[in-house]
Amino acid sequence: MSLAHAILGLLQQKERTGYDLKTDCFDQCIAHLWTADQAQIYRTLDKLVEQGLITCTIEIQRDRPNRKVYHVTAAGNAELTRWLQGSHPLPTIRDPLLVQLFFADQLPNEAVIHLLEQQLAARCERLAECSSIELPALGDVSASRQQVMQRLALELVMQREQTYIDWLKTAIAAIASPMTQPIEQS
Amino acid sequence: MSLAHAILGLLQQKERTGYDLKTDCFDQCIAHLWTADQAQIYRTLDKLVEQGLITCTIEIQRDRPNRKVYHVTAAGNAELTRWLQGSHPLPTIRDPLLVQLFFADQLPNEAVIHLLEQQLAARCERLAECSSIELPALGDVSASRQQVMQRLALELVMQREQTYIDWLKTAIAAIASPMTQPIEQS
DNA sequence: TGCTACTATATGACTAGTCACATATAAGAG
DNA sequence: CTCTTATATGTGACTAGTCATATAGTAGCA
Repeated sequence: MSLAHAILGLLQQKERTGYDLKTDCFDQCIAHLWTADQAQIYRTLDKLVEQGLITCTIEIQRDRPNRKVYHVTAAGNAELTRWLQGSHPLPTIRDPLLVQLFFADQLPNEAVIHLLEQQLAARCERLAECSSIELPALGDVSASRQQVMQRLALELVMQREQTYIDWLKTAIAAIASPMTQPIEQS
Repeated sequence: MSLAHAILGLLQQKERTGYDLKTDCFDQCIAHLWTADQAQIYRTLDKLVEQGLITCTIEIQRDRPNRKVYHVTAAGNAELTRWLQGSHPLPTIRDPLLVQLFFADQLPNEAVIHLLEQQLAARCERLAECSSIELPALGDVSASRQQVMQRLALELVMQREQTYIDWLKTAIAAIASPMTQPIEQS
């Protein structure tokens, strides 16, 4: 399970609470690689403690709710290293838009194009979000090894969106072309 | 839920059994857009019957198990048309490889490159599978409207793989480059 | 005779992820 | 004085999807 290992990786960087993980990591940098629900984070932390891969110290705070700070154990470190080197099944992408398109021949052109243009806007927005993430460029000599890795990951996410955007444009053109008109009842 | 609507679309093309859906559709043409487990197909069919979107006639066979043949109802048709025009949330991609890469700075270069090359092989294989699907090319004048739509969908899936492959090659080059060496203890 | 494969449907148990809600305290805005 | 926001953890109920297994008849193979 990748979420558990992502959490292990993040806790290895630095001890954190469930709240930290959510707000500093899964809502920020990792968001484009792996989104995670708050409920799932807390439940995964419980599971990792059960498995002995992390431990937890309770930090009592006067003015705020107590924090449960999690640390990776030696077993956790070993497990992460093992997982990082293993190979994992390719994720399956299930894109409703492609299902829509697959059955779209019964829709009028305007409806199909409307769908594609909506998607185009959404994808452009996503790409813009990714672009706004600050990380040294690939050729940057001052970049740390970690930054290079993170940059590479971000680069794929962005190229993925770019490919989608390019495809949407050609799809819109293809459908608008006279060859793809629905059969007319003359 | 897209699976239900994909099934509606397939049943609209032609009446089918659960078995047909699995072996003729979800294991064939749609496989690259939407994979579905046999158990899930049967359960979704039950749900669609409950909702009155499809009906079922039992076909008694002497030499083989009886077939439950499903047909789309008027309500089902209406629901499909409605769904095809609506907009749906962008699917979230959760790719273990990107999580691995994100935390890969603690691995030696050879290990990271090994991961990427494995992935490269897997992605090339997938692309080859997609290429082997027979469907008229985009410019083909003899293609039906339905075939154009299906071709477009396939085209995105293939371009997605191609993007991944290109990215993997640049990632491998970037990591192998002297700038990305792990810090040496001299 | 036993093994495998094909056709066909179905269920139980599970994992992963989502949504809504509950609890509790403090700070700041209006 | 109430409303919202931030900090912080937790639970219940749900959807979607996966895996294994059961049932049951036919057919072909060795």
